[in-house]
Amino acid sequence: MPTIRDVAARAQVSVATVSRVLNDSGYADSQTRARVLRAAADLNYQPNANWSRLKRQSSQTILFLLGNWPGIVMMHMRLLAACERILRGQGYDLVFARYDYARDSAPGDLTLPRMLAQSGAVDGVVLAGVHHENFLHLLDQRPLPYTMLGNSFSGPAAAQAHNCILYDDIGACAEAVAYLRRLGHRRIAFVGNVALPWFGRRYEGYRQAMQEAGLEPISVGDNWPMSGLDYGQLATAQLLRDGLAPTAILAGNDEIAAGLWRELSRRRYHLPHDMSLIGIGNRPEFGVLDPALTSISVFEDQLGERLASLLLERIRHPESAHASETYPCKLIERASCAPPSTPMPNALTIAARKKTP
Amino acid sequence: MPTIRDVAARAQVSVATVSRVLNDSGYADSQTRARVLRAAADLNYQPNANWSRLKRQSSQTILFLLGNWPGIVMMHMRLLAACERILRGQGYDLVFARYDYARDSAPGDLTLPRMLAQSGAVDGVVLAGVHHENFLHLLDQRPLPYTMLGNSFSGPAAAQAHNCILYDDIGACAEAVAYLRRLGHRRIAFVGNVALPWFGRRYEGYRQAMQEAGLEPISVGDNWPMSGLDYGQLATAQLLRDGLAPTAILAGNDEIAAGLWRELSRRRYHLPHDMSLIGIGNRPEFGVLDPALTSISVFEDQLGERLASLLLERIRHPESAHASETYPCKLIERASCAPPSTPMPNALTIAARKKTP
DNA sequence: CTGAAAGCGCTTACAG
DNA sequence: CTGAAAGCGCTTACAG
Repeated sequence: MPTIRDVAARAQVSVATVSRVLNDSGYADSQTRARVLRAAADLNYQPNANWSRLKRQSSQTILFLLGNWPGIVMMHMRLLAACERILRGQGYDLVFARYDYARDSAPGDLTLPRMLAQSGAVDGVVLAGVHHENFLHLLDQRPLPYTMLGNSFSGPAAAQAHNCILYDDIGACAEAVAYLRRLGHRRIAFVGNVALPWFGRRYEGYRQAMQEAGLEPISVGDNWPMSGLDYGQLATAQLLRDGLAPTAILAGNDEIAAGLWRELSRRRYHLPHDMSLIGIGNRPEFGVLDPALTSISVFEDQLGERLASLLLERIRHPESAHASETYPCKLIERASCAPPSTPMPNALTIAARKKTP
Repeated sequence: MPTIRDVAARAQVSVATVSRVLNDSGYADSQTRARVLRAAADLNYQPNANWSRLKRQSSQTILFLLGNWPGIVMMHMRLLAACERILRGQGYDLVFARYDYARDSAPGDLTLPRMLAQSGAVDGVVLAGVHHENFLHLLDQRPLPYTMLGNSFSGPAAAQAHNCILYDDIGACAEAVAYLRRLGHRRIAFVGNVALPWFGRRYEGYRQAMQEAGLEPISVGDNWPMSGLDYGQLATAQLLRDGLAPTAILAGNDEIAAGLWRELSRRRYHLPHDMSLIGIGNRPEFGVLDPALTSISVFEDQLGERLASLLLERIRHPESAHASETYPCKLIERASCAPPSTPMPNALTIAARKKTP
């Protein structure tokens, strides 16, 4: 790549003059100016990005760090895309990296991602996926601002007091329970592995709402070694076999809801009359479910945008501490919920349906 | 952030000595060495990333450029994740950026993404999404290696001779047609907007296979203003209303297949006997479809890995021109295809089913 | 074994 | 109006 020296040589001026012309700073004779511009164009000269990073002491780059997440989920992709949109508009680039680390390592034993092991590589970090206290501790020791999607942080709630963007899935689950109760349901189950932090939060919202209503929580499926569709399928079997007899199910996410939906359909349950079903996530890819799935939208696009814009605020005003912010979710009513049938369909009545062609 | 000067001052040595100790190059007295190490640790010193980028003339950064794609699809996320995995292993970082540009702008009128407008910001580019010739022309003028997922390139095939990774969706569509023919189908429809480059390629594979078999191509849905589920739904209506009477449908992607599946189910078609259905993409989120969707896997993870590794080869050996590489797809047989019923169910027989509860 | 100095590409006071 | 020089943070021959 040509450097400013090449341009200076070709235009037969000093590098200082080239710099002045190209940056429109200071005086320049119009002929000199023309020579410089032509030389720069001829050589297809582009200023070196790394110089300005070194000079400005700012890389104009943000790191999106997806922590401890083996697969890929749409939620993260949408957060990433939303961050990128905001940051690009503000002249920042976005680096995507994954980072897996043990939750129980001492902070000193953690091997930081390459971009964080150096200084000056990034101006700030957005934390998505699952993160643990040991890593946050390490981050806190550096003059590097970060923001975090708080819902899947595994540590104590106190660590979420600052820098976090949260969505109110706890409140949304309570709302879902209230909605199902208004429809007349009393036997409402929750399906999700509560050992995982985000399902744990959701279960908590559900449990509290049930308790306040004087209803008995029903839940299955801690620490099963699968997820998504298969998880939903196994949960269906368990809920029906164990005689728990729910008339409505709140699934920990849409994928589990889809698994429940598939298995219930196979067993000839007619939704929503034989069973009401609510998902969480409002994922468009599950629009294929019929009747359409009632689900809780968490508005990831806005969360991603806010993660980015809050980070930029912190970068620009490092002194001001930013309290965490919690955003509401919304129950999107579709067609998968209805009042419970009377009498409640049981295994026998359902089995009878299988006889008819 | 502390610099090497701060460390040198604290250890009471020159910056050269600090550099030698920290990089383990050259001799150093063990006491001096200890003083330097302690000073660096005390100050939590990290070398400045931008200096080494400037010095090495390499940013160790790759740009993943998602072109002209308004939404977010899993395919791109998987490609991105696969690239990141390979690149991280090789000491490179990955920047994610989107880039929308008009296909008919002159190359000179294009505003390049920030990272490409500067020199030295990235060492190479992976092109995903949709790209056009004008932009490639601009890229070709620079000493910046790139690789491209060729299937959604909108320009002439000749421009795909180098630097491209392709998946053989043309061959896969021909294979799908052959498979359906073996099952006994003759009226096989294709559903997808062939005006889009990737659907155009897939249609071409389908059309050729049909022609060679002496069968008449059946297709609907050019340039409808929607996509995915809704597209599949409208296509179903059109295929059935217009008396095209297919017994099998090859969908341009899994989402369209899901839309067809949903609408056919609503109309009381029993899959696979009333209609066989094949998708493209083999997306796990459509695992909820029952009977399970037969689909063509394009192995995005391998494509993403190869996009990254080929790019690294090009960076390391800039002189050698790399021919494009095409990778096979695979038809994953599940339960959505069967021999056509005899007699073929028509609108009347299907309508009769709706009468029975 | 250690320090002074040059240099990566560029900008910006400072002379002339 | 233009050039020589210092400096961003660091490494690496080159002296001593």
